[in-house]
Amino acid sequence: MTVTIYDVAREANVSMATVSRVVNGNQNVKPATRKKVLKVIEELGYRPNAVARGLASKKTTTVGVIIPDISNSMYAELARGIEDIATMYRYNIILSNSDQNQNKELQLLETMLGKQVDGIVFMSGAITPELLHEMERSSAPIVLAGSIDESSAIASVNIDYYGAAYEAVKKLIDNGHQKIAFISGPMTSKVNKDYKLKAYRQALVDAGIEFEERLVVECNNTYEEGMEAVEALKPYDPTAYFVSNDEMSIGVIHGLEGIGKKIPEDVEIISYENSKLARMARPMLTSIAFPLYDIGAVSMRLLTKYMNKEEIEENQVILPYRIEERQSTKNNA
Amino acid sequence: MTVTIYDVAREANVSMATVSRVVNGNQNVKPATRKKVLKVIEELGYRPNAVARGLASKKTTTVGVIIPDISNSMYAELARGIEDIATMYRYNIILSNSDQNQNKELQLLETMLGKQVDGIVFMSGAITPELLHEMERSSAPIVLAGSIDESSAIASVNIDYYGAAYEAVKKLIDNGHQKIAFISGPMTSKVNKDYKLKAYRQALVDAGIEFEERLVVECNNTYEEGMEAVEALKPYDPTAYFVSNDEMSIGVIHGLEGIGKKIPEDVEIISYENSKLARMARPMLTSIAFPLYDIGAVSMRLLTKYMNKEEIEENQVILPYRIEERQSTKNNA
DNA sequence: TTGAAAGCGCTAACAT
DNA sequence: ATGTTAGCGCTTTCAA
Repeated sequence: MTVTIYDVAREANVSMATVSRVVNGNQNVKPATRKKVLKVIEELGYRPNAVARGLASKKTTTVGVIIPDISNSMYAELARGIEDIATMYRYNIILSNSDQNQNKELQLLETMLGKQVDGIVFMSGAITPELLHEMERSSAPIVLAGSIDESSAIASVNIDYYGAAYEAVKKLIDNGHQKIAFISGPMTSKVNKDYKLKAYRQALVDAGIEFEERLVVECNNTYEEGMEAVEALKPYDPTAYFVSNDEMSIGVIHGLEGIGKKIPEDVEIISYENSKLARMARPMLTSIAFPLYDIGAVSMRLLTKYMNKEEIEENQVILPYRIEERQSTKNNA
Repeated sequence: MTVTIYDVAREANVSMATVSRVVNGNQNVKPATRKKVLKVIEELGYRPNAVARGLASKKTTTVGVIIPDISNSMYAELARGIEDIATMYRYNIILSNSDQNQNKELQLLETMLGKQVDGIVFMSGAITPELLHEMERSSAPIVLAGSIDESSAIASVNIDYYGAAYEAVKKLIDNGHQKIAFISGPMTSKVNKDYKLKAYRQALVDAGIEFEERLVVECNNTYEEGMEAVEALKPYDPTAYFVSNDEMSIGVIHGLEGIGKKIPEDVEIISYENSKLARMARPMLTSIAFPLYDIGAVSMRLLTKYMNKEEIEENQVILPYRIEERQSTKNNA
């Protein structure tokens, strides 16, 4: 029923090996032979079976991608970066959502390795010792995208989360604020707990401002909780907010409007992410640009190097960030 | 190096067939044998090779998903719906972005079929005859998600785009408007050109209102073009807007604010999509709920039926829509 | 430049 | 309940 390489060989009066050579662009084929084979391939509508090829060659030209949730715009952006570079290098992607659930993550790794992916791009808020253990045993190379493994055992690409957060908070301090709230995403995420929070705290300390636990609100990254955080903080009357992502920042803006605060006159906000939401907010958000697309793209590019067994100079890559100044902060020229 | 079924068989003193049986949960294995085999599998760290399995069984338990752009929240939502159901039925997903480019779409179909996917979920604004032709020849079942093929040759799941648009425009008319603008997405998309636009037009005609070409603005679905559309329409001073998606609607809101219009007092807006953006807008958007997640989920569910060769009652499924009333329209109780 | 033949790791009859 | 044996469709030595 389906046309195989054998059918083509027979029709073209050559061996399977020759057909295989022309299909794979091997140069050791006489032009005339190549032409003849190509013609038969066309006539028969032959399409190479990638599964058989994968079994014989031990390469599937597909990579696994494990991310928390594709319906979240941050991860979707990351995925697009990964996919674009994957396509460029002729890989396909098996995409799965983990919801940051460690068991799912473990099981997904297992499944993908079983499917013989040539490599894996992995993203998660917390790379547990268990995950790390599995990754180290993996036969396929793995790169962590926007995820931190402090042991540096696994390759990764990130930005300087600490530095970015420190700079944001410092800027708020420099603008004269003393009561700066930090609206954080889940502390189960290492970036929030060990980088942003610590940078926030250190920036305050360095400026001689006392760290107040109550000015830190842990949220689930949603608009609604951003609004609620403002409500919760009302008694302490912060005059500036450092917020973990754009969606929550919009919640903060609306919460602030609800209690009659003007932005940036009464309250300044610095967000983190700089998605297109930052431009769609009113006032538009000053935001730390977190280059998700680039992180995805660079991760995938790095993975291709591992898959090709190229020499890697540095397995921990740090991409630059910048602060995009807009209307939610006073811009002192 | 890698552990194969043969290694397990040898260690457990059984045949490969028996190992295969326990791995695949076949009941024809004596419990004691099963236990012994499982133990060896554990010891050796055996992991079945899905590629070999795929070659032998002609099933890969992976399905292809071709969508325009995963970084667009609408398609991301769709993808999540697909993935959730796929996971439920133990399928993995190969995800690719087509950017609605027909050549890419064709090539992606080819690649996925080559990879022997068990089925495909496809989304695109325009199912061209060429695409249709390829799909009909496909050995793997295909279902169109949120995409229209009027020949009904390929299974699909959609909503009643025409009815939804008609209802939205009718509502605006009922609220007393005569000059209703239609901010459309690209007319290259059949839904826009042949459903929303025609419904808009018919609703006007049915109400005895003249259709004016100039009140229709074709945009690329972005916030920026939504804003610009308002600018372009300023000379004609429309008092109501029917807008093709939430992001553009927010652009329209901001454009309207820019020219001093109050919403909904001066101008009413009905959007289309009802993503979380609709709740994040100020005023919050009245929007036609376009259930992307559900469309994805139902498409995938339908696909599983085809893959199982189950009897399908109806290959064209239409999901319900509804209008979510919020603050961008006057709500007459 | 081309062909022959041995796998790749598994499933699925078929036998026993 | 278990084993034997063909493949599945291709790549890849090795020879010629």
